[in-house]
Amino acid sequence: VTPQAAPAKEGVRIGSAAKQAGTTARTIRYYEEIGLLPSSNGRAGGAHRLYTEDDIERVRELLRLKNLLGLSLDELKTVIEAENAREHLKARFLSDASDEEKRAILDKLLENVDHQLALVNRRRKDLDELEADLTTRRRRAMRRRRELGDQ
Amino acid sequence: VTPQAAPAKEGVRIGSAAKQAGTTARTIRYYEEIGLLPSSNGRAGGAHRLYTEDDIERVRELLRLKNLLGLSLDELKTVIEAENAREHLKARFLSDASDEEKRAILDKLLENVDHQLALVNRRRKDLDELEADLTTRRRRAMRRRRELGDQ
DNA sequence: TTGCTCCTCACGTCACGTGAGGTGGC
DNA sequence: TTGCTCCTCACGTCACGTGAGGTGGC
Repeated sequence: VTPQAAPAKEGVRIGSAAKQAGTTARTIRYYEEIGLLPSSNGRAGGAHRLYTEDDIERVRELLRLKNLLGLSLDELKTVIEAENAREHLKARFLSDASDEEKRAILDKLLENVDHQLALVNRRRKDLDELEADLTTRRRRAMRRRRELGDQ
Repeated sequence: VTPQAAPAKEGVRIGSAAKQAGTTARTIRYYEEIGLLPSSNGRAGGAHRLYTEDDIERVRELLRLKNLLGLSLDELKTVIEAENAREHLKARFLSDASDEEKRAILDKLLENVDHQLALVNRRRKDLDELEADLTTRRRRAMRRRRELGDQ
């Protein structure tokens, strides 16, 4: 970053961000409205929103948890808190924090990840059951189909 | 069934049915309203709805597909059509149908089951990715946690 | 300058939740 | 007869979809 570099507006606009995250602009605006996503960095009223790769990754993550685990947007807010803690650690904002604080953050983060892993395993079990039932049905239909002969 | 047996009203009421299916009475009424479930057998206006074990199983199946595969109620109507065909076969209502008709029904049923299986596999793949990511995060947090020492 | 995408209301929709007021069956 | 559950409206809510009318940036 050279000294004369202007405070370049970084990031893509909402349409591109939405497409990359696999959703719509309206959804991103709505998530911002209810506080699930931060209001785009110091944006003036009426100005265009800009999103970095990290922002987009965050939207993807939210959608994944919502769709795969069936979490409500309200439940996702809890997840977001843990994500925020993770960002803090990652950016070393807390490198001057006490070990006790770091431990507390890591413990909360671990608790959250473990909770999500438990949900994942439950879902997988349910999916396994569904697949077993479908496979049984398929086998039966195939047998009956064969008894009728070809075409 | 003895001759003097009254035309006993069979089945449980909506509250019990909903609990057994893992949902609410309102949901069952709503599904009936939009035509996802048949209007309870010749029910007079204002009378109580009654549900058999088969009815309840059907509700469970709908909820499972909706929640696990993320299908809309509109998409579930397509599934229901195939389910209806299955019921016809099961009850042998079509034992006097031509082989051609039977083949057509079975083929449609197989197509539907295969479609659902494809969705199941896609979901499982997505779940696997999510789990991998969560596990990686967990490992990293655990390592950092250890570096800080106990308690 | 012309398109295109963006902006903010604001009403519509899907899948129910939640009373309000009344009726039915063990 | 007393509870309890059921009934039908009908309005509320969550998570967006969908224009309506206007402004901004390559």
